[in-house]
Amino acid sequence: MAVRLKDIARDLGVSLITVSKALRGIDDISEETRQRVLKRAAELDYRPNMLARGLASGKTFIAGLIVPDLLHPFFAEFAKSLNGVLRRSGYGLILASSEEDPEIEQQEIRAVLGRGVDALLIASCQPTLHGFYGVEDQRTPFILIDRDFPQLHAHFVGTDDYAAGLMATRHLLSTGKRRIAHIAGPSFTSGAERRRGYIDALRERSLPVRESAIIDNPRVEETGEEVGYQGMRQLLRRKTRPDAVFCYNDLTAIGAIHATLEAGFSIPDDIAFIGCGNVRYSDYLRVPLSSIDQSTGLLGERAGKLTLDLVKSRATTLKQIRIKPRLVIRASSARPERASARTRASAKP
Amino acid sequence: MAVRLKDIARDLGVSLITVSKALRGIDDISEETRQRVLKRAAELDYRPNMLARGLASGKTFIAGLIVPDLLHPFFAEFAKSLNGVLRRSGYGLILASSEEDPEIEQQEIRAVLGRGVDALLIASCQPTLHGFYGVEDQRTPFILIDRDFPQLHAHFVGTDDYAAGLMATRHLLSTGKRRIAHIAGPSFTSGAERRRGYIDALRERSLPVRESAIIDNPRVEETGEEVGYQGMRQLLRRKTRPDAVFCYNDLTAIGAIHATLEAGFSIPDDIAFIGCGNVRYSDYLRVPLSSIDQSTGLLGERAGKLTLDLVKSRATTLKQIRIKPRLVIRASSARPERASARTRASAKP
DNA sequence: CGAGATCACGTTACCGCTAACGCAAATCAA
DNA sequence: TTGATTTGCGTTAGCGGTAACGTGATCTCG
Repeated sequence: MAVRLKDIARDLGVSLITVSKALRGIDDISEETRQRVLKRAAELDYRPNMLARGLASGKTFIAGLIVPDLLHPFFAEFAKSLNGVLRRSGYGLILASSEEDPEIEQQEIRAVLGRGVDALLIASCQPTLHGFYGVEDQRTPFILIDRDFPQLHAHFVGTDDYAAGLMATRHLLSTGKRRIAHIAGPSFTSGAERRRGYIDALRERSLPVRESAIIDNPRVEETGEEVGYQGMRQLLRRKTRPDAVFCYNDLTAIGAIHATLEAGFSIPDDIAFIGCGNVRYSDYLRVPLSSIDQSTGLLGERAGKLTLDLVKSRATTLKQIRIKPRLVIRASSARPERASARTRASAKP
Repeated sequence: MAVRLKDIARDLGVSLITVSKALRGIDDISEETRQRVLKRAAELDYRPNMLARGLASGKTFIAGLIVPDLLHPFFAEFAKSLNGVLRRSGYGLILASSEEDPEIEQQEIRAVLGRGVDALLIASCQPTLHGFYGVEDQRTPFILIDRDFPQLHAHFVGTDDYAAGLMATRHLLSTGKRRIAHIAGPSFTSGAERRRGYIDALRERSLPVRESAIIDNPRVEETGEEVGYQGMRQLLRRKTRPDAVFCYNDLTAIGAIHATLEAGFSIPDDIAFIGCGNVRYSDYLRVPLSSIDQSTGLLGERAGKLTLDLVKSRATTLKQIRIKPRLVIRASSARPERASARTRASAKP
């Protein structure tokens, strides 16, 4: 059996509670006693039983994170970064993947709450608000990640997707393109906001916003490449071909580029592309892909800090954190000579 | 406050323990009572408090997974797959990333064990066995993932890396290449075994194994591209240039290919490449990358099943699961016309 | 018909830890 | 000196479950 407080107490001839206090650094114990306790605890390699501690104190020092897909680099990087912040404060992370299935997500939310996490972070794939029954009335603080549900009045940490859409489209416009299409994402806020940014960027220039230039896709995350490929084939069949495409994410863009090259067009001269997410390999693709960087690591850090704030104090004010994205220009939207000046940071908010 | 067994018991006028038994399906309760309990539990949306259950029963229904890097597609996919298997059996997964730092790994092992996981899965980055102090003597069953420590006599689930090295090198040989170099991985078993496979494949053909044709790298995981890039530049400076390179993993290969194209060589005619891992984007790279697929999803499933076996019964027999890898040929090692027959599965053991 | 078996449910004692007091001795103020 | 405060440690009572036994009633069967 593992070492318990009781064992240390017996060895030292003090009471169990004294040991507990000494180890937790409660200012109620003489320095000498504390040192004796610490010494003995180290000798015995004492590890507090977090279950017991959690049960007694009502805090588990665990946060829960539910993501739609761990394989998606965005969520993987987010989880990694979040984990780092939490670890440094002694917090653990319990992770669940909903596989983009609202049902599974519900299950996982129940399961994770049952495990008594101190806070819950959810990148939800619920199509409607309805699915949040059971989280709202809970006392466990929760934070929405990446996909917001404005009606929910919940804490939120994510990308400024409207800015991303605006930025991407403005960039394509700045290269002289005018017939800009959009392969859109799912109807979560992330997809909707990027789309809104796209539309507003066109309006700024008084360019027509054609519904036929927007390809809608309910589910993009899992099969982005295929969706991009099929979407692009549709666009190429239109009488007026686009001369640039803003894709919801990088995977979609990769698929779209594939379809474009297959059809014999040149990139970026005939058609330029920009994605979103700035995946690790963007530089090494057949056509290095321009993209909008979401500063995912920073997102994870911010979410971690907010989590710690929430569990420590009852910070009731609603936090809505939206990180400004960054434009990264590569060959898919710029002629080689221009692409040499690779990265251009946007102004900070 | 959340609903407790006590609340249900009070409502129904039975004792707490009756409710507990009814919910756990213990065959000691009349069907009628059980139904009443189930009904009321559903109405109140009862969720068992896993902390209390864990404390009382000694089982937490949580497994711990410690990986060096969540961002690495291999570990992300493994975690995803493992999580799926565990979820279907009501098990949770607590995740920790060691950031490839043995110290952090140690901390995390302690932390995760303190949380009372029923089993621990570790893809370790310990350079020596020494770091496992504290895991071995523990009663918690543990499984090594991907990187084996043969001296430890622990359960292991991973790729057959020797076969991977053999397969990759044989493939390059089969395309007529003879001066085959190797950009090797870290000195864990995964790296060492792939290297051994490489060497044996050359020996089979009685080809010389030159130390100068092997580039060693202590830490490849995080900065694979850079390591591959620098390693390849070294190789290109040698008097006898290689005509093919087997890279420890895909990221390394991507970097190496970059260096090669930059130096003005053509792929695969001047120099062919093969990586290992078969990352998602391999098809869409500047030069589509031949690779060894590790069937990561399958690995996760196997690890999940082994975990469940271990926590359920005291399966004492040592399990060593090594999944046979699969060769995937793309343009980096084959002329376009041959590359059309894209995927070729290896013989099953 | 009575003794053991079976059924359906209850009591008790923890699991390891913490919150919230309790309390004696030492220190301090007046 | 004396009451009030501080210091340092201990007691008690759970947290929400589960394990391991009770226990009283009904059933079974020679």
